[in-house]
Amino acid sequence: MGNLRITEWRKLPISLTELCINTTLRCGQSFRWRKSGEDEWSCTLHGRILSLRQDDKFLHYRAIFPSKPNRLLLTPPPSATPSAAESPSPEADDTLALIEHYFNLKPNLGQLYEDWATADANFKKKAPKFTGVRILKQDAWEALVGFICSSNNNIARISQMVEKLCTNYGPLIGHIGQTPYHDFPSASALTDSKVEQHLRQLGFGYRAKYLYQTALMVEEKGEGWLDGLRNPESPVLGAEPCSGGEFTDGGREGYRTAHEELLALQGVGPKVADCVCLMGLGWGEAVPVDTHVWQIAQRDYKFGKGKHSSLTKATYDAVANKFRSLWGKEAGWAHSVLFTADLKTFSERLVAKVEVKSEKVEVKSEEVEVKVEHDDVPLIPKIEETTVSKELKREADDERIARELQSRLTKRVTRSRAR
DNA sequence: AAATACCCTTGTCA
DNA sequence: ATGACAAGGGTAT
Repeated sequence: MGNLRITEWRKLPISLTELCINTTLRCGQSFRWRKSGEDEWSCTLHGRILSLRQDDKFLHYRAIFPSKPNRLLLTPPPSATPSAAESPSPEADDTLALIEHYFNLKPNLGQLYEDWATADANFKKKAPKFTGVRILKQDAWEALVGFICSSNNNIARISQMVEKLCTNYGPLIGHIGQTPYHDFPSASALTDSKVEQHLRQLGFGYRAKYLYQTALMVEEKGEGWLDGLRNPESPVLGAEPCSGGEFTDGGREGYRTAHEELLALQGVGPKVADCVCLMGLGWGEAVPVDTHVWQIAQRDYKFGKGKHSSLTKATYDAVANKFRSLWGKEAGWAHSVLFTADLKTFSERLVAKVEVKSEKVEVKSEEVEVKVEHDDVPLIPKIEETTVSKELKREADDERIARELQSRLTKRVTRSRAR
């Protein structure tokens, strides 16, 4: 193993309103990113370990390649010329292209937020604290598996499950410190008849069967079936985009076809199908309506009465259509911003709750004697001077303080248990 | 269309 | 400390 090629840190100029990885990587789109250091995120991607840091002006990145790149893992674009493969260090440019693709950096996010805010007063009110949320262009198979795991589940456990899938069935790419990084397993890696029972053993519950059977079906449908459902405007890395068709409130024809085809898979209902369409297949109008979005629809968009009093299939479609008519072709993207704003993980950004938390903590903090390192401080406080308004700066401080106190509490609890 | 079971982990509350 | 209980980005029958 030990023989790895590590590129130096490089940087890409980008503002936090155009991309905020601290939000985007934690809002339940991808379940594989992990903290690999102070303000550093890492994940295996396209046959390498990609590490990221971000400040107010740059996204910093580096890649760690296996010494002998596993050709099976790298699926080069059709346009890649074999002769270029041996040039001195092609990985740098390759990694930049990978980042631009994966983080979907082409659209002007500031402009999109403006468009959505103009169309919708509720978006205008909620979005300012959740800027920089981008819809990732994830691998479709990975998205499919991740969201099959998501049913009746929470983000923490989904992430654990995906990690188990990688360590048990995915190829090892390398380590950061002692931590192994495996790539995501292919469908064919999950088609062995022992997989279902093994996954149950690993704590997947009833999703074990879904994953096994879906892997069988995807393999049977053949290589390229899943990517064949992509939005042609959003092709796989390296291919040329072309038109995706005409948009209506029901979505484009290609989207509806993809959605319908996905429903044939085990463990895939309308919500999971929409997640795959949006985050794995590039259909921006896919609006996954889950319990959170259903609550948002009731609270802020007058659903929950009369004909649409419960979340039936008909109500599901009505909610999704409503958001598509409101936000347009990238409705799923706008939906993700509001979804993120509603996640408990980020509730500390809402001032009222920070105050409650601080009070609660202060009572007990008298008996806290543990000094802690700032191991979980978000990036925002560091960059506040140049980019954020005073109001936001105060909130960022509140956030940091709340987290710090909470962190102390956690350590105290751990400690008293150890006695 | 509506009702239930399904796996399992974590947090809350007597 | 311990157990009941609900909820967590739903789906299948």
